Amino acid sequence: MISTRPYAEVLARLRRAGLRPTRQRLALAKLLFESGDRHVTAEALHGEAEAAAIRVSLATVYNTLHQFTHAGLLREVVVDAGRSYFDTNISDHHHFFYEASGRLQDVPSAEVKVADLPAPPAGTEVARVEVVIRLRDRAS
Amino acid sequence: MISTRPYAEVLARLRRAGLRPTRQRLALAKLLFESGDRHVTAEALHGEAEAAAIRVSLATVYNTLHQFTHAGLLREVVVDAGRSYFDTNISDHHHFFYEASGRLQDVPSAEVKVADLPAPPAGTEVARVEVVIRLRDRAS
DNA sequence: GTGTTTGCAAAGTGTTTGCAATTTA
DNA sequence: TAAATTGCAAACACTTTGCAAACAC
Repeated sequence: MISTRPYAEVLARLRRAGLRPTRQRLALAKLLFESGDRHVTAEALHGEAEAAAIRVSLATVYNTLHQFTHAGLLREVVVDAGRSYFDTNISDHHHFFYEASGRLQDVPSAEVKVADLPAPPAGTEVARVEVVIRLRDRAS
Repeated sequence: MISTRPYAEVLARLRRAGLRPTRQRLALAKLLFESGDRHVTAEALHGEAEAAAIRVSLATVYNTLHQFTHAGLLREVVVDAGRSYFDTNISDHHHFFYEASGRLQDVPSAEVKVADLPAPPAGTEVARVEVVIRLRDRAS
């Protein structure tokens, strides 16, 4: 019964979000949420699913990622034009972006101090402040 | 001769960047650099050129934007998956991003204090730190 | 059963590329 | 004239959509 608990957790998570726990959603949720903080693209997640012998179409992976994002289970991170990253860490934090490899890494918000933000223009409010630290390979 | 000076400036700018001042590059450079800080997409700039009766293909607009970026005349800003913005302000600064309209607005770096950055991982160096303040319309 | 979800394939975006024709120096 | 640049159209990568079949409750 060791595997029952995580399964139940993932299931409850979907139920709470009002999403039917279909075979595909459960499988993708397990891939996403059962191994620490992750940053995935739709293609990459689809690849993982295939490797795990889970039959899901790429279209469903896209749909699912967006549903999870709207439900607050994921956060979309924009660092690369033409590629969407989804982050399983939905708490307040920032990112290292390795330009060479396209990899993304969390930076706890405690490790960056952002202060003196200008007030949002009239009629708007701050949805989020994103800090991306772009890294390149060091010229040796 | 009033229009000679800006023309000469734009010309010199291209020459300095090692880019032949072709009709298309001159026209695009004038659109970009002769009216304060701007944030454009390729499509938008192409539209402006058309409106100004300048014959340029969209492919050339893309090529030119990238050449200008490599030459250090522009900076590419990533805020929206699937759309590239180019910023004529190449000094150190950050951005407001109006999610509703897709508009981008400069925030002088003096108005944001970013401190306590974690050290870049071994073998890498910081290429740039980008702060994007995402704005949504305020729920009234 | 009924409404939701899935998968496929087609359509859509925004961007890049190959190459002949044109332009610049 | 030689080399760089342009425009076109085709190719691309990634994402979304329409709709019939499959599934969850």
